[in-house]
Amino acid sequence: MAEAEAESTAGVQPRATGLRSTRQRRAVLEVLGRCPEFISAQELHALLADSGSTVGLTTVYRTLRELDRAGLVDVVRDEGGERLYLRRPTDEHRHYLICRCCGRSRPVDAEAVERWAAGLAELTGFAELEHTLELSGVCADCRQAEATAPCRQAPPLLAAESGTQDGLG
Amino acid sequence: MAEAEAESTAGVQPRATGLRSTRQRRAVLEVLGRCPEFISAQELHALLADSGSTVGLTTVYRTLRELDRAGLVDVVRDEGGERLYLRRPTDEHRHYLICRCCGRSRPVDAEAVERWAAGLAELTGFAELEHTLELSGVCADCRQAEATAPCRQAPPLLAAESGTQDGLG
DNA sequence: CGTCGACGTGAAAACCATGTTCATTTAGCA
DNA sequence: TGCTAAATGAACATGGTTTTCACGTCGACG
Ligand SMILES: [Mn+2]
Ligand SMILES: [Mn+2]
Ligand SMILES: [Zn+2]
Ligand SMILES: [Zn+2]
Repeated sequence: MAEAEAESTAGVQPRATGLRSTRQRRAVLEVLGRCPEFISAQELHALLADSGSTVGLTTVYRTLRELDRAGLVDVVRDEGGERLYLRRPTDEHRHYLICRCCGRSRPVDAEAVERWAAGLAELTGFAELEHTLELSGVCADCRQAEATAPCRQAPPLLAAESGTQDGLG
Repeated sequence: MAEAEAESTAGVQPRATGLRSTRQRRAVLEVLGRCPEFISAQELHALLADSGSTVGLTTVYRTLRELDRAGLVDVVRDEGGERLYLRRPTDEHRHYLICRCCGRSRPVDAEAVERWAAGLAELTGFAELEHTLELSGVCADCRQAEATAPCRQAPPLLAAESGTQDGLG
């Protein structure tokens, strides 16, 4: 099941991050790229194991931290404070509305909030303003299902094969 | 040094929370009420020890959780995910802008964001919408001091004696 | 192609905030 | 004053994340 690592380092160099291209990082990035919703480091570690790649949990944590620093993933914290990651398609700052039930997420247009936050700087005298904005709710699908079971929709898992843009190099 | 618990249960019953009035809870509430900025459970535990009260760390955690449920404190999470608490003066939903340097906070008027968030429900089909909005920056004071030391302003600690409104009963 | 040093890896252990257990104490009410 | 449900806290458990450190490997340079 050890997937052919044939593609070597072809076309690898989109956003130079200063990170070496290792088997583990390629695997993390590949699996993460197929993940349609936010997942935790541990879930990702399990997915990697399923997919045949052997990557230590330590490395998964480290890699996700690097990807965060490099701006290649979006990070949110669930209610328990656990960090969840999603491969970021664009390099824009984004916010998400996440279903507390099934975990499905959708980006929201928070331009209004961004402008409001920007205005806060002058208004308060604070500099280097940062903000976190996390939105959650119960999606329409889950609301229906909720009548029956107490909300345990199977979260989606992996999607089809992705491109070769991996962000390393 | 064991402060005279003279005031007994005088004037205790502002917002009925269903919580019993114990020595420990009174102490937590009293010290927390004198805390001008967000603090962690552990910091509060230390402050309690300093002030002569003996309250178990477990009880501090439990009490803060109850106070949160009862709406008597505001809670934020710092960058490490640690929960920080602040005695809430009013019972309104609030957001804060906190200095990453000294920890000083100020409530901000986020009405615009509240309205925007409310509109999201119809727009997305999600129900039971919740949001967290946390703002941080570097306050004017710290910005000045930053030129010298690498930002380690002494965070303020306890303030003077507070009133007798403790929220128990 | 080889060499080599900086960077990356991972098993084990440490960390650390927070929760749970359970025997003991206590608040509040009749 | 007694009674009982609630509260307390020391010890222990939990779980996500980081640190350690011995070993592997990426990739630049010759
Ligand atoms: Mn934003
Ligand atoms: Mn709000
Ligand atoms: Zn859902
Ligand atoms: Zn400051």
